[in-house]
Amino acid sequence: MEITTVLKSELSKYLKLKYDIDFKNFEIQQTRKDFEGDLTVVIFPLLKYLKQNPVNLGNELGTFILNNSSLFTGFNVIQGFLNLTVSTSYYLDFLNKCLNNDNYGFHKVSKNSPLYLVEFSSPNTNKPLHLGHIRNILLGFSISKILEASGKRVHKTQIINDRGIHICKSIVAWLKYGNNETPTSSKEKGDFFVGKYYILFDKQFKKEVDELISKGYTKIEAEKNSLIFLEAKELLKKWEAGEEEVMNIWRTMNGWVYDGFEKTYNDLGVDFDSYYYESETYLIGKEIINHGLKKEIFFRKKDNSVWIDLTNDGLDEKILLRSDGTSVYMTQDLGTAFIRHKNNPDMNGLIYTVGNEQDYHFKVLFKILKKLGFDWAENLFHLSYGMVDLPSGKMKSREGTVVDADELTLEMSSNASKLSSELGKLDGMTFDEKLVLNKTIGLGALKYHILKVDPKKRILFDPKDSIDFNGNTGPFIQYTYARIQSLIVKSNFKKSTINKEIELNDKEKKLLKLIMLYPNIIKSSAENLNPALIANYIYDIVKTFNSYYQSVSILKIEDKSVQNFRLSLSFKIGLIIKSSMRLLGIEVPNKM
RNA sequence: GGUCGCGUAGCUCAGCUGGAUAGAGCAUCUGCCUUCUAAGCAGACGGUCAGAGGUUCGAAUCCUCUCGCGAUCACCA
Repeated sequence: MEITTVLKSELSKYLKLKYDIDFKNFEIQQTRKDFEGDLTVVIFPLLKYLKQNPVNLGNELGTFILNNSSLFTGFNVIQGFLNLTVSTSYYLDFLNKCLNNDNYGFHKVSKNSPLYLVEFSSPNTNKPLHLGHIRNILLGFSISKILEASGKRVHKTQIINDRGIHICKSIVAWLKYGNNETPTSSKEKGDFFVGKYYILFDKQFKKEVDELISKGYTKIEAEKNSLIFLEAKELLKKWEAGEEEVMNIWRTMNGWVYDGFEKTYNDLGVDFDSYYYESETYLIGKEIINHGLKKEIFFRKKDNSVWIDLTNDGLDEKILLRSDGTSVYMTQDLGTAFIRHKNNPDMNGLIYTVGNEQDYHFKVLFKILKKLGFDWAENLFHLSYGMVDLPSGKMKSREGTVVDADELTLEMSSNASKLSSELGKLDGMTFDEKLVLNKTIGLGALKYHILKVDPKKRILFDPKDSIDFNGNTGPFIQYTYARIQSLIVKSNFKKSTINKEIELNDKEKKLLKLIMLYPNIIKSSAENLNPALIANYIYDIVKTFNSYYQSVSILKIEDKSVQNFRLSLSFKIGLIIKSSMRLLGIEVPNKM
């Protein structure tokens, strides 16, 4: 059992016996470094029940604990704080135990574990992924890993926006100007290839609009009457009618985009268990609307559009179906949620990784599903995150102010490569080894940079200031891991039990206390859907370890039991670094 | 205007359900490679936790108001 639990229950027992009060919410924290002791019990909350001097009460409790528990070897009281010293043997026992438990901190996942769906990425199929998607993807993937670590079955999924006018625009442009060109023939990545035609459409569209305006049209009229725009609309109608020829081109072009996305996901080291497509779910959404109309949860306006009135819930009226009967965003999301539950009836939770500009949308979506009477609607969560802004403002693909995902990952690797070779780290490596290492470090820097900040905060990303490799960064953590591995190899370390009582210094105690926290951090990270907790925790460990590592000698030390202890501690920290980084989707190299 | 989020060192960020003197990194300056990897370590400098009230033994943390920034309130997705 955990030491704080033992401490709490001992103290409760004592208070019950002596004063006949039930008190369980002890505030127990790590003792601050300027005071003697390891764990601190805050006495103040007790004063409400016991009108006593906090120092006297602290001394009384301290004496009791010392006499009744072998876990503690000393105490002192300062103001209302009872500082207890934990016995060294407790720390050593703990280290021995967790050395023999490779999955320390991780829960096992079995077929009976609760199932969680995590949705992330969810792109449009008319352009390549950019930095905003990267934050989304990294968050979603990391949360999936963290949920797994906390004992949940996880199913990673996405909803692909594969229908609508934007796809038709790319198709029209390709039909007009493509000359049957394909990504293979032009040697382009599929998503860039299709994105190229999307931009081409936009160019032509603007040109036509300008021409019409010069002929005396207003801007709105011009946009409605542009030939190429009318062609796109016509194509959308044909698509909705299911015309075979259009469907075939649509499928082919989307296929190209998916190939491109797959490559990007691969580069980022992420994957999915299922894909949902709006072209398949929007019809289900319409059925749900009909169902809701029958149950009079929704209502129809004179112009035939369908709405829900949420003003009693502090929200607005929301449109669910246009007057021409076509579906809106909400319609599709209702359908998608429904089909997901149908396909995963045992689902305990569904997490949507979507930017915070859609906070309102999800509030409404969840509310509607609840009103429709779906009991599973209670288990929907919106993992909302802040935008990634550039110094120039918001990223807009049409204006070319985007940081492209592929370019960025490539640039990170090349920066890593430059730095590594300057430092002479690549000497003696084969070409392939260098390639893998540069990618690992470059991606590590990028991923950590994004995941270490609280999801709900927005990130200002300046492409000019390249991402750091020193300080609180992915590479620093990777570097520490690599050093530990090299230490372990050089020492021929083999796990064995530490028997002898050793005097521990402050940093060793701090490290052991940090390790003890590990399971709590994973739990709280999973509960709050926040990878930043893990990132900052592992940085804290690494920082402490580095300082420790450089202040003690390990290999040259004479006393074998002390050496064994220090190696064991280093080894364990290596394992924790590795598993924490895995939870962030970051690889760690054995050498760097 | 309504609603939601954010505001901590020059910059980027930690600070878990209120606890002791608010912590890191970057930048600037000073030391440390004949000792297991210097992408490192030790130290200096840097703060009215946006502001004002309140709650209490105790507030960066909880409540109210004000200011600043952002998002959202579309028959866009």
